[in-house]
Amino acid sequence: MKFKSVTIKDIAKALSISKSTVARAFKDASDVSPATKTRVLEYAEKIHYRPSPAALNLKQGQSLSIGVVVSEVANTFFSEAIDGIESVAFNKGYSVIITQSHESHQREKANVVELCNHSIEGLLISLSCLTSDLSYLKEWQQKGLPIVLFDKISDDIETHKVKFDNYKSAFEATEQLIVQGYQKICHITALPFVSITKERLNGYKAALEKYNLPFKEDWVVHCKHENTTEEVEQALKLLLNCDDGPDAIFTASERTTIATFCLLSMLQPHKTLGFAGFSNNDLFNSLASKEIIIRQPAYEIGKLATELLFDIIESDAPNKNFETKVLQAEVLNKKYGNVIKT
Amino acid sequence: MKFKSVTIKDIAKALSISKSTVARAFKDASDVSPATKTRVLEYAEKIHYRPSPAALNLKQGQSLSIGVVVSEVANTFFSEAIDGIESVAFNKGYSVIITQSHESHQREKANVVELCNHSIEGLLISLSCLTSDLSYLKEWQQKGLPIVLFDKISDDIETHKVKFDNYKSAFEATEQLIVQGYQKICHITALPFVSITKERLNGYKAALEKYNLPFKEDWVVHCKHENTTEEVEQALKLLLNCDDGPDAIFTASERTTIATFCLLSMLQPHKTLGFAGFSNNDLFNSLASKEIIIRQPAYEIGKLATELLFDIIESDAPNKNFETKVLQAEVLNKKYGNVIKT
DNA sequence: CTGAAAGCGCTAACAA
DNA sequence: TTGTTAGCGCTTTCAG
Repeated sequence: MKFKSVTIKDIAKALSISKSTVARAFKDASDVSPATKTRVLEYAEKIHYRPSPAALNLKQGQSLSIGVVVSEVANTFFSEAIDGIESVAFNKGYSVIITQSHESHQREKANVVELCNHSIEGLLISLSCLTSDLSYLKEWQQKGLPIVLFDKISDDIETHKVKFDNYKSAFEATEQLIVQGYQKICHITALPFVSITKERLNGYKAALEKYNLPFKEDWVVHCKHENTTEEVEQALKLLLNCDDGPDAIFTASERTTIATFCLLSMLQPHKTLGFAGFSNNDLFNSLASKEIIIRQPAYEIGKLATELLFDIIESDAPNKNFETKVLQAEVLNKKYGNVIKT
Repeated sequence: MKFKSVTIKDIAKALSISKSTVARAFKDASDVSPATKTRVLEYAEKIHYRPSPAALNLKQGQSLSIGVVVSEVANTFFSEAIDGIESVAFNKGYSVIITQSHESHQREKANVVELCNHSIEGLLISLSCLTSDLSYLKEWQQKGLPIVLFDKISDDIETHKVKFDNYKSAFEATEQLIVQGYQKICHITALPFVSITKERLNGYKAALEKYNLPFKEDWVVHCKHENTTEEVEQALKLLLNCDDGPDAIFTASERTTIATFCLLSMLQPHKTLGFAGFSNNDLFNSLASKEIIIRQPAYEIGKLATELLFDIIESDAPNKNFETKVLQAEVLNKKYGNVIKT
């Protein structure tokens, strides 16, 4: 199946003029006679001429597309972020190529290679939890690829970054559980290598400390990506069945929040555990109960990251003034009926 | 900011051999001396040579990318579908360019143009609710673009299509409400132009008919895309406050389901309205109540549609045996604790 | 085994 | 106002 298209050559031949005249007719430069211009345009319309993107791309060295790497599209947070990314890119006339790392470092690297093989002009990436070695990204950057990190970022590379104030959000969520009267709060989170896990854990610890509550290593559960539900289930069974188990749970990622919440409603439908968690799932808005939900403005982070990316793409001088923007999340606490902008 | 890359020319010059020899070294053809081949490969590795995608594209006429148009990425159904799409494409070494129509016909068309300007080799599209004129798609198809329609499809174009059995799912959901004892079921749905709305409405009607319940035109609410929540709110207030209002609600799209569900829990937290709706939101799994949720295997539809697309892309003869695959949804009914494969 | 040359579709000097 | 030419990076005959 071939996509055999008409070229300026065909038009030139049909109209017995030269290729360059045809080319000129398409730019509304003044150096073409109105007559030939009309002829070309009309004929082009008639035979459905489209300039070859590949040729343009080769000639002008720009592809009008940017690449995105996220762990999972089917994660409310990322799909909202992609919405924000797409909105900015669309306005610039750019297309967005989406890839998923599924939290695998190998896949992440492979995605970046593939994206570069599609001549992207810039890269937006949220690192996988397992990525600690950023040298591959630095290589691309040295070759001139503009890169912006968002959400899951790293200090090991110098470029624009956008993140949330994870520490603060985690602190506040934990604090609110404490204010609600919970004293024994456990923490279910993702693998500890990446920025956001650490920051949230620190926020949690700091809140405990502020209220002189003990920090128990056993009450921090790190879940791998693949079997989140199974791991959460095992952990919950262990935690909830022991004598001095926790009276509240604080979950630190979309996946663990959903998994924990669903499991809790099955395992302990009548027990009134305290619950706080990070999630962008809209349905939480309807649960008129005491859950504390941290909602991160994902659309905004996508939008902002993309704007920063275009700053790099459109600047001619190699930028050196990189900045790290920090966005604030919303903590929804139904019990007090308020939305706290943290 | 330019992405100045090394070319075979650079390698050729550095090694004092010709471009063509360099090119040959990269294909493991037998017509290069092992010695030069090694030299080339090693030097290429050293200076981080990457073949120019644009040139390849121009020369070989393939871009290794496919385009996708959905209404909204930030819709669980579509983000899961994209996951399925990406999984197939990734295995084929293809990239996926995602665009959103936001249920606008204009935007949909613009997206297709932009995608074709990025030399996609195939198109996956779920039509916007406002699309009735498919002539623009047919033009692209005639120019050789392989197209597969999924989810929101149309009879007006001949190509592979994948859809859900919307009629059946809607019928069963309505029937289950009736079996639960509800007699006055209203229907909140999207705009009526597109396939799925009609089919679901028909399924709803058929179920009412089977049980000799009257169909009331007033109880069918069509919501536009932009202000779903506002429209649902207005409709609900009207419906629920009249004397002989409905005792159950059946919602026919992800957006209306979420909006209705959230609003209900605010407006009438204690009233026990029956509820059935289409949604892929995982949180519904945890709501141990009587809601009937229709979950469509979105990952599968994305996967299948992409496989069909590659069938067209990879076939040399212009295919004429187009087929329309129909997938079945799951109806989750917590009341009976079962999952009915419809 | 290797080099020279043409060409993919288009743009952009440079001539005419 | 138009045509000619060269070239973007790569592949691929066709000669050597």
